[in-house]
Amino acid sequence: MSELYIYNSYTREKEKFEPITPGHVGLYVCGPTVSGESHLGHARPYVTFDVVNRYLRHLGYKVRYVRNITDAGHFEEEGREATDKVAEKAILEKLEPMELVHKYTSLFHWAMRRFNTLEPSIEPTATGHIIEQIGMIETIIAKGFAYEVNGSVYFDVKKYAAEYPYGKLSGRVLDDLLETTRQLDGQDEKRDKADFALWKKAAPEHIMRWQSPWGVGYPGWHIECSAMSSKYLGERFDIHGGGMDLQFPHHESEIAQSTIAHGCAPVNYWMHNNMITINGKKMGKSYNNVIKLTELFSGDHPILEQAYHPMVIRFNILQSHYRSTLDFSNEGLQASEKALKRLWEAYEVLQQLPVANNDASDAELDAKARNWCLEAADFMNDDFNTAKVLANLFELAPVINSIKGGQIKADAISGATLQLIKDTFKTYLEDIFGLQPLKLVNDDKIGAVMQLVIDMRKQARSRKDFETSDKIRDMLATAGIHIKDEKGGEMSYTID
RNA sequence: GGUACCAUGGCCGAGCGGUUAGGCACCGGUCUGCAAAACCGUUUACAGCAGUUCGAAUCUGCUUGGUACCUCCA
Repeated sequence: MSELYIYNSYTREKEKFEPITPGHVGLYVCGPTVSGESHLGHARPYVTFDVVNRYLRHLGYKVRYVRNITDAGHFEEEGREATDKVAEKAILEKLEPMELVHKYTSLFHWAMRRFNTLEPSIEPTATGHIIEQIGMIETIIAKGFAYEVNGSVYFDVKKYAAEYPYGKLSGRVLDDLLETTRQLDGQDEKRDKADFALWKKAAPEHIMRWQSPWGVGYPGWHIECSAMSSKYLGERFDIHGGGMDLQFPHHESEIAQSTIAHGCAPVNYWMHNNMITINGKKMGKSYNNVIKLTELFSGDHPILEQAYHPMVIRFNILQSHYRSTLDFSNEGLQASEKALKRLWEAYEVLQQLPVANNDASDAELDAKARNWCLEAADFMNDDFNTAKVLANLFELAPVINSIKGGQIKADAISGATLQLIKDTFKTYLEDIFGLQPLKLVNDDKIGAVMQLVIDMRKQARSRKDFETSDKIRDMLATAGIHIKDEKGGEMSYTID
């Protein structure tokens, strides 16, 4: 079996994964800012890193997965005013800041459950770690890489860049940044335009505020991830993930802060997922093309032709590689919906196939099938190539269906190979990709009714009363239940 | 303006020098009372122009088009 290679954004190369502590992995992923509803774009990193988390566990690692909740201090500097997004939105919605944060945190968790993502091991909040953040800022000041002005604290990027490779992660040259950074007013406090805030003084009307050695204020955005990741994963940990748009300035700043505070670079492997686009444009508040997850699930949005099941979105994301942009389209999601249904039905058929103790009568097919299964691990080890794994499962689907349908003899592949196929589907579809059937039809009462209806239709057909049998089929179809006539007179059904 | 990245068949999407990726759609066929499903088969590709190579979607250069980051952003 091959070994896991991960594309490291920091070195821009695929590197063999070697954890700091054998058998253990520390994984940190930048979580949402809960000042508003999550949108389609958020689905990508959390699904992507859910699969990373699941795969690492599958490989036998004990994973500590930390994903933060940004619930404070996330300010932007548009024009002169530094504003706190949470505070701003709280005023807008006439809610207490914590009330607002709680609302959107709950909504985020609900969406994550619908996507069938595993819960992180720890989900720390920024407001719960003000003390840690202040402590870290003090250390950075003490080491001479931050300075206080009027109750705010800034990181001295120029001084840092003189000794460390600032900009390496995001491929940036400090001089270029200095020249091209947009001209903003009110930045007089900073010694340099490239400096970023570690702590910001709170204006009197600012509701999110904490006492600090520099007066009343609130923390900068970047410092929370550094403080919380080091607290729970150590000063140096294995994998840090997030969206590509966070590379600069967020992750670049994290590296700088942590390097000074702890004397070492914080992360061994940086992973960045690419963006989801809509009509070729990145989805984002700035573009006014945001589709919220609630809208996606309900279909209630002008761009949407229908509602999309969370599993369809999850599947769609897994059909592309996480480092490619993924363009959203109704056609794409509808194709994914059909594909997922077909694959899952093949999986259900597969589970019904009896495993015998036979040798393969078709050695060539047997070898092919075996190879499709075994390749899956290689594909995952090659920087989590979920798309290729799915392609292989789709290669196996006709084999499975043909064994059931009789186009391929039951003993064409060996019992051992059939068992391998079963294990492969279970492992990848359910355990690693975290997929689920679109509809659970294990309702006993519906099952009993359907058994009755099917019996009646079988009887009608046996006496060639096609009028009745077609009526049953049509009416069920209208209700969203589809009857399939199997070979040999058996019937099965699916529910939309 | 600076810095990256990307251009694959009707649509989506793998692909990292030589082998049919795959999905969806379309078309033909098998099966079926009919239909659906399933199965089999077929058809459309690598933005353009040069170059390297025995061989290029895959490497190099140029051209064109697009996107992202440089400001909050998944």
